Amino acid sequence: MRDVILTLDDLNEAVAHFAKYDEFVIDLETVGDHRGVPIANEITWVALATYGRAIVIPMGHPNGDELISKDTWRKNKQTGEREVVPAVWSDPPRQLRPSQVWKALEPLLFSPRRKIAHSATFDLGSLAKYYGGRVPPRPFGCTLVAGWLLDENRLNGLKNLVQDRYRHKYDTENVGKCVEKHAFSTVARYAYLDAKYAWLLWRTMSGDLVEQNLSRIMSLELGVTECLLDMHQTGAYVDEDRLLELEHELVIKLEEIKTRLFRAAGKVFNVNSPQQKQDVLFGPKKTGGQGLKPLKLTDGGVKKKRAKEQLTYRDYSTDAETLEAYPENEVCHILLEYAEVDKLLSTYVYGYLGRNNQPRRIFNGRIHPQFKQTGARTGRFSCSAPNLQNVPRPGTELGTKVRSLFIAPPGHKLLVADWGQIELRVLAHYLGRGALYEGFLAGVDAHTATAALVFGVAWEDVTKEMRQVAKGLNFAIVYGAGPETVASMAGIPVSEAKRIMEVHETQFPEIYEFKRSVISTVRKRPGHDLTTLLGRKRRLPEIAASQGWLRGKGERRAVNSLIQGSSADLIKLAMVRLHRAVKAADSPIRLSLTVHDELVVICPEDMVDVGSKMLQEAMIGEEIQAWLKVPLTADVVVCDRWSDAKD
DNA sequence: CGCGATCGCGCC
DNA sequence: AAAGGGCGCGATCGCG
Repeated sequence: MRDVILTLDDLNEAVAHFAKYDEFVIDLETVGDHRGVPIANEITWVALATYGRAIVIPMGHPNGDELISKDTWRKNKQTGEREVVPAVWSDPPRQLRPSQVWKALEPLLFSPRRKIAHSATFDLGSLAKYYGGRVPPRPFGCTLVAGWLLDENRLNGLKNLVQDRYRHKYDTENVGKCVEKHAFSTVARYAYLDAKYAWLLWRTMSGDLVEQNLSRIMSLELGVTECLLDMHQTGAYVDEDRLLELEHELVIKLEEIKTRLFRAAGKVFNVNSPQQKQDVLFGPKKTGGQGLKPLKLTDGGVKKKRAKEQLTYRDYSTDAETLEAYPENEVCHILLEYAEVDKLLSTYVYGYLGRNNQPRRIFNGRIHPQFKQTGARTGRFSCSAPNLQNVPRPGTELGTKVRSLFIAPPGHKLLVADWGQIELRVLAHYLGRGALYEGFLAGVDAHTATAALVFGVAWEDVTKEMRQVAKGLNFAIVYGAGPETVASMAGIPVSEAKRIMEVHETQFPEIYEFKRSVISTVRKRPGHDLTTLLGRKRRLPEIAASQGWLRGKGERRAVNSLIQGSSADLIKLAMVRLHRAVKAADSPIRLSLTVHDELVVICPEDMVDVGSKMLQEAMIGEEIQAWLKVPLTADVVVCDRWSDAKD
């Protein structure tokens, strides 16, 4: 019996052992520019673990165990640039070919056995490309998700969990980050321990989840895992022709803006450097600066002030809010123009195309973002490589152009659905009484209803401005913002914001009672934790801190986490429901994106009616509505480009 | 050179 | 009296 599998006989013998059990761990080592991206990475090691056995299967590791010469640098005589001369290793042992390994593992991977990984979305998603895009079927297990549900505040990396639970540090060299730079035996031991420990963790965490009443939310999350695996394969379609046109347009625009900027400033400087911007804006006129008064401290500046250190203009912000305070200053005006174009060009256009030596994010006309179900402590998804949860909205012309890059493939439409005011509805559900709650029951617009009460006018006399102020107010409640934030959001004086907030408190007393009650409940709980609608926990030890500012943060987080976290629960449930319905109907519609309260679906043109119904049913059907005392609404828009789905 | 901190900003 | 909650990413800059 061997742990390191180098022959077909050994592999078949090992597979026979694994086939005796109904669950196993799988862990992969990946290489290549896209090693972190399941759709595009390359697997060079597979490790498996189950009852009584763990194995590693190398299938293309380049190194033996003897390091003959290390990495060195040399100067290229022609270009003068430094080049790396890669390390030389002894030959590795003869390994199985990937095709042999994938064939032998297929009966395990595509069986109803439970496949467990430390990030099932990553490992199982990475396998799909070797099986024609087929993702292994449920059931799954995931020690990352389990660890995160058990404690969202700790580092839930495999190494951290093993160190915490077993006091064993087996990866001081960070082997997994770059396996191809390590000796064969080093990687073999590393991969073996990864799989072995993931197995041990799964066994113990499963019990912990039951004990801590987290089994139900874990089941939901494993449904999410299943859904995310298919979403990653689907991705989002991009109009690459338009993307290249937009790149051209923005590059030219940026050059033109820079020319004007340097002429207005009277000098050339690095526009992306906050330091140089401070010199230009706040420096005295005699040294060629604009001599403007700094207004707002940076975060670093606030820290220095708190520490009672000496402040200079280097501690003041050059952000958009500051620049907008000087509308008549030409330099400020042009800097604002520059910022918008530069942001869109570098983050979105260059980001997707992989300019400046970054990895390209488009594969066969599609972007495959990684939605991370453990990405946010509240329970929300985060999204990366690239982040498609912060694509500009169709507010400005350029913003519209960026969002319009996301399209339906030929013969298809996008179905874009979002919930109306989900967070306020969750809040109203928890209140169970009062104007907000009654308003939602009566089907009136929440911001308008708030404005009517705060300004003491009839519902039909609420102006746009009043509604805007009320909207800011409602955000402030959920986020725990102060009068200054409300004032700047609504474009009114701080004194006015204070007055309005006081009126708000008299008109909506139950909201303030609810907030106080959430905070005091969390503070009294031994774990300083709260539980969301569907049973997710958030632990907030800082709510008992001695420093006032930290305690305040904990209090705002408590209120926000209950609302944001419950909304996250609901969209996860909606996604699982949609995924389940699609599978049951063997429907060709595919979930593409999830953006907190919005789902984007790809649907064949001739099925948009049934597709829209399925989507709507997934988001506001009985099983969802049963969780809330107030009704939910979901709008579905059928369109060709994401930008066409405006509110 | 790589890394982390900082600033700034896109979204809900 | 005063307090924005949650993310990811690009560019710069200082450090080892």
